[in-house]
Amino acid sequence: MSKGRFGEEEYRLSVFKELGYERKYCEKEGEYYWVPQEFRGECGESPTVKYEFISNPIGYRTNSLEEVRNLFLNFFSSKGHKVIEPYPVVARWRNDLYLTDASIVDFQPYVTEGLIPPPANPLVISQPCIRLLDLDNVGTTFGRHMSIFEMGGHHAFNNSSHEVYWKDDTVRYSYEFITKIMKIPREKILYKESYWSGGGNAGPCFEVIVGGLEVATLVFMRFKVEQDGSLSELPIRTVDTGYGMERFLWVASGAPSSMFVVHPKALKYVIEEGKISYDEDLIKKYVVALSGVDPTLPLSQIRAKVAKELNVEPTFLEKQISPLERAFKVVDHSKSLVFILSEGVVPSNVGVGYLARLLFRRIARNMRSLGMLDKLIPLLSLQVDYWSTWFKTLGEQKDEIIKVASVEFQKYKRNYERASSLILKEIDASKNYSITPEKLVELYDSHGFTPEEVNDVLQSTRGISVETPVDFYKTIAARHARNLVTQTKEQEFPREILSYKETAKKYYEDPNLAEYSATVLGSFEPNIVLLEETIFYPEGGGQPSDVGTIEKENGEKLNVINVINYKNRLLHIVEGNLPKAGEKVKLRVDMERRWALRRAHTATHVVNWASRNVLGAHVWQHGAQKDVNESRLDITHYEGLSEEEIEKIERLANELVLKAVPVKIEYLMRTEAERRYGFRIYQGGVVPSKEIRVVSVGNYEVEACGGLHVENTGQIGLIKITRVEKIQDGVVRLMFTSGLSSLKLVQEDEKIIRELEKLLKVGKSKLPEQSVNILKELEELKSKVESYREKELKEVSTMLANSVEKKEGFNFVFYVTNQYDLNEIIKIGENVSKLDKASVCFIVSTLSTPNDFIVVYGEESKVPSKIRAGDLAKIIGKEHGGGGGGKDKFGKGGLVNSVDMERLKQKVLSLLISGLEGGEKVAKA
RNA sequence: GGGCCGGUAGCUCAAAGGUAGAGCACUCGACUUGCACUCGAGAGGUUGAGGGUUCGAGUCCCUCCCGGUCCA
Repeated sequence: MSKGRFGEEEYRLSVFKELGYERKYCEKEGEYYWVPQEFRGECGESPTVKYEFISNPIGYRTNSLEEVRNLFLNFFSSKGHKVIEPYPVVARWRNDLYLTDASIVDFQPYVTEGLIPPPANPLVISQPCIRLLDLDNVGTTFGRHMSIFEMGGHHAFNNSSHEVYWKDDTVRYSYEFITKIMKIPREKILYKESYWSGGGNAGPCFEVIVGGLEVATLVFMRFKVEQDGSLSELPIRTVDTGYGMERFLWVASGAPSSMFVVHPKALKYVIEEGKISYDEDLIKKYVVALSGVDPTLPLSQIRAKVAKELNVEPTFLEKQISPLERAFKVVDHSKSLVFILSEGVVPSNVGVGYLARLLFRRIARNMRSLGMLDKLIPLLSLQVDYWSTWFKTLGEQKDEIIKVASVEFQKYKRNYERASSLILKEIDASKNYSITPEKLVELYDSHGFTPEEVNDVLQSTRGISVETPVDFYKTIAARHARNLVTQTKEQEFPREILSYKETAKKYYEDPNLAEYSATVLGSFEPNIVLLEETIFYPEGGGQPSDVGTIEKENGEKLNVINVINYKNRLLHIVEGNLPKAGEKVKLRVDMERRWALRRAHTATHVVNWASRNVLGAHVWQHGAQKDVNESRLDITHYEGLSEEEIEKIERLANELVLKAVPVKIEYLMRTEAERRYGFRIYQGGVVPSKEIRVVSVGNYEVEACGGLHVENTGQIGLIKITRVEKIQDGVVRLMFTSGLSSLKLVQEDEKIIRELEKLLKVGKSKLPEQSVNILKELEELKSKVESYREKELKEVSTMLANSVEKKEGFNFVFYVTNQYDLNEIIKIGENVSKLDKASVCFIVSTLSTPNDFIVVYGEESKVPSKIRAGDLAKIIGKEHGGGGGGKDKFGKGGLVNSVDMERLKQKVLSLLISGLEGGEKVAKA
């Protein structure tokens, strides 16, 4: 939301005069208000004015959210508004939002931009909305913020030819609803002038305040925010109102927190199971005092201020309030989570799945802290049961929700264990039993462990407490701030192409059209041909483009190698001399390939349907790519697939093929398509047009899709799933073939099997058994060879140990071999040092270039020069163009230059006996 | 999609650039009526893949793959 302000003229309405309201300026807030003439109090909202309704409900009294919702819907229904059923909370029809965070979102952008008519005008809706932006405030503001709430919206869409209603009626309706229905005295109602902007639109608005609490916002959306920040008039003026159902309920109930009346059952459950106790009187006083404190202050300061005002110890207050806040968070977040999960979201590390995981982890952390982590799944179950009274899909999806949540629970617990042991390892390895702030940041950023959790773990296991650094979350934010959003760059084409008219898409009219005469609109160097109409399907929707030829008037044939849809101008990428504008050309599409792609595309829909039927309703398409040989479909699912599941999907898909059900194509307005088939049609993502092409495979699978399909599923042929892999958390990739590609696959597999039969000299049923036998035999032979080698090494070792040269303090072995490699001479050295504990071995292997050598000192050897084996290796190595190193009694090195072994032996001996004499120095780097 | 952390025996993890190890689990043996326990022995590895630097890479550098996590 950007800062801005409109002049008084936008707010001075005749309705205010009618109602006896006048404009006042509030010094403290620097805002203008409309208040009744008789109003004498201080104008403003919390924190300027404290809540007046705690324990003292204003107007209509109720503890039922359902009742408030019905009062609202019925009132606007009586005023000519059509009641619309709520939309999903996962905004699959938008590509700029994950979640529905306002009722108007349901109608953006197509209705608000005038592209399609609204489902009714005016209309009213109570839309469950999810906002995760100020998740931290949830609970601490005692129910003023919720991550999920119902926004009551009455909307009117006005244009030049049809005026429904605008500002005066909107304010009048709100006044009537609040005074007559909610029975709130008029002197309690304030209208604050404000500026609203969001989603590229803007307009003046009123915030409606009752008893210090904002209960509704009345937005008059009539501007578009341009790139430079200036405003331009929209053709459609939208009345966008949002009445907080839970806030009206709070005022009507006078509860200490709206959470008590919104979540009567869930909160009771959490308070009982979490053994939370609190002083009822104290929390009532607390919330009133709290409403007088600036909410943007750090929580510790807010607590301190409230404690002072209530005249209680801050630590006492903390003990009373903190568990209750956690309980509020838990009930609120769990409601959000079950709503999101009920719409088929799979928790993961990307997209909306991450939001589900975020909520889940917050719930888990708070419940762990309350000592009731094991009640997490029962709580979700309770929430589903409770809310399914009004939101039916919740109940229908209960098994799914619980299954998905249970899998996520396992992942969370696993991660918690992993991170805990990491912390303990870290602290035990640290010098003074402490954790650096940098480490805390890393623990959170890389392992998902908050400082609070680190503290809990260390408290209980090591008795150490860890403070959360003051600017902790700021540091985290800063770490992420520098990550700029990378944008995928669009392909560049000559701008003048846009001055040509859009290409007529003949392939939609008849996908069996193999040849066609078309007129060239223009050619663009080096290889682009633009036609008036075409039968070539362009790449898009995961379907590759057609290929074929364009025959010119002079008979010359150009190969079409790719076709690209550039703002509805279809660009034919060709090889050869470009035709002239106006030329009549003959188009020919490679129909064998086209058929393969059509089969692959319909097969994708069929596999998607089969997967959902086998795995559950949470399965959505997450991406797809069709191809002639092998296609792939990515689906959302919480774990890898078992062999049985894959076989089931395969079987189900092929059964649908065998039914040869017709594939129907129809064009529908998007609201109509959504109404008829639901939001499940958006499998391939958002379709950016008002009219949607809907592809139905019988009554089984219906998707918005621009691709070319077969006429009935029988034409797909065999669907064979070839490979299944988990490509990321929450997404599984299915690779499959269809039609002739399946045949090719089977033929190739058979060929391999026949070859194996020949090689292993058994029939195919015996192949596995025979392979096992061969592997076993190989293993036995390998170990036999190894034991012989071992024996040989021992013999060599014994031989060496028996032929040592006795020196002062040690028995010298110098051995050069071309029989054994590095690992083997190490073993020999080891053996010798065990056989003769006073030995010193120097062994060179000339098997490899450069030659490897080792030095091994026996345990009881006493080298006169006291040179370390590693140092000796280093000197010898360096002297021969290589290097070396090692430890006290073991050294290893390499000889690059050619070596006279006799001289080398003397050199080694001299180093062992007299060390670095004669001015020789080891260059110590 | 981006940042960060990680990938070593079936599992949990070690190894200042220098012989890849420990605990648990496993197999066999001993002691036991049997089980558990205990003791002894054994097996188990292309250190995620590929390239580079180096006499020498689990370790350093690059590319990729996989997992985790935070944020859009």
